[in-house]
Amino acid sequence: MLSNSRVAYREHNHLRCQNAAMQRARSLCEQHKVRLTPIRENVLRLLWQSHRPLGAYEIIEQLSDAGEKSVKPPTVYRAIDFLLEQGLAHRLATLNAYIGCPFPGNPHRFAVFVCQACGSAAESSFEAIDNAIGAAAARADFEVHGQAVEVTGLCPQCRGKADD
Amino acid sequence: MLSNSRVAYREHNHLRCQNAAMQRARSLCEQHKVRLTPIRENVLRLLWQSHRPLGAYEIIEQLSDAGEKSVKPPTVYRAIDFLLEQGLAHRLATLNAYIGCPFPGNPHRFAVFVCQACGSAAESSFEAIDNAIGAAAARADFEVHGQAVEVTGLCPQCRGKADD
DNA sequence: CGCATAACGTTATAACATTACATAAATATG
DNA sequence: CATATTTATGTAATGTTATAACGTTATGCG
Ligand SMILES: [Zn+2]
Ligand SMILES: [Zn+2]
Ligand SMILES: [Zn+2]
Ligand SMILES: [Zn+2]
Repeated sequence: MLSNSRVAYREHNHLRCQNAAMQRARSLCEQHKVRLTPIRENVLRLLWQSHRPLGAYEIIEQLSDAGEKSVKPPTVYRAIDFLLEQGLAHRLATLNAYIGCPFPGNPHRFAVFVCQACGSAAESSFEAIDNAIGAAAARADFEVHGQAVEVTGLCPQCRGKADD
Repeated sequence: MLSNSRVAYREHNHLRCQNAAMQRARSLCEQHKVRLTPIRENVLRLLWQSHRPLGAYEIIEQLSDAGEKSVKPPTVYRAIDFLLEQGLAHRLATLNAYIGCPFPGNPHRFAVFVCQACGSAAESSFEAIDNAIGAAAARADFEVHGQAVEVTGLCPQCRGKADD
């Protein structure tokens, strides 16, 4: 079981998260002989600016603000597609948003836990979830190809604050 | 564990599914003292025309074709919102589509299994999945409010056909 | 270099969903 | 029953997310 929930919801030196993610990305792209171009790298860095999932148009806006010329949707969507293909990012269907994967390189199914209060998301690859889904699928004689498990609720930090 | 996977992927007398669903809906709405207006009823019936999730604009199109005047998005989205609130339908975030709930009235978490080949979706409320999610959440000290579990793959029928 | 492929730029548009405000129907209240 | 209130619907416009189509530039290779 891999999870970044210990760190994602807490105060922490996030620059380390970001730098480590960028380092892993460079390394994996080299390994896979694919190009982590400046655009792709910039998008990934934005996804890692925090543990909050980012919408495509937020990325477009931030990239446009950063550079001189306005960035168009296809540019960003292509970068996102690349990151998704390489397993460097995930798409959260319930939010129409994207998040950097903390465990790229380890092919994994995952569940994501999104805090409704602070917006932070942690990823967990907990085998028991996959196994339970597999068991339910087996009963239905269904062959699983992919899964999306997205949980909303309150993270420990936010739960402490407003405990109504 | 409730599931409609036995029937959803197979040839069956679907009219019975539809009629039963409409009957349950009428009964539940009466019970909850809310109004199953003609628009709402028509939308629900369309969702139950098969076990394939339907997009909002497919509903709009079908309703427009059926009546004389064209139906506008808010009309359908309002009906959908009503059905979601009453637990008569579910939204599938990965598909931007909606499906009639086979087990309304029983408050339940659920997973949905969508066949990539034929598009049919079955719903399963398998406690083991919820328990596993609960366990993962507990480890992260996360308080679960809602969950979306959407699985893609091949149903028994379609698996038999193209077994590559 | 000359070619092939991959990446990017640009315009337009598709697909999904909501806001805002006017009207009508249903229900409650005296 | 009249009328006030609430609930539901009609309508136009717009917001949000994502992709299609096509041309250009950059990169890698023989
Ligand atoms: Zn961090
Ligand atoms: Zn939080
Ligand atoms: Zn059926
Ligand atoms: Zn199928």
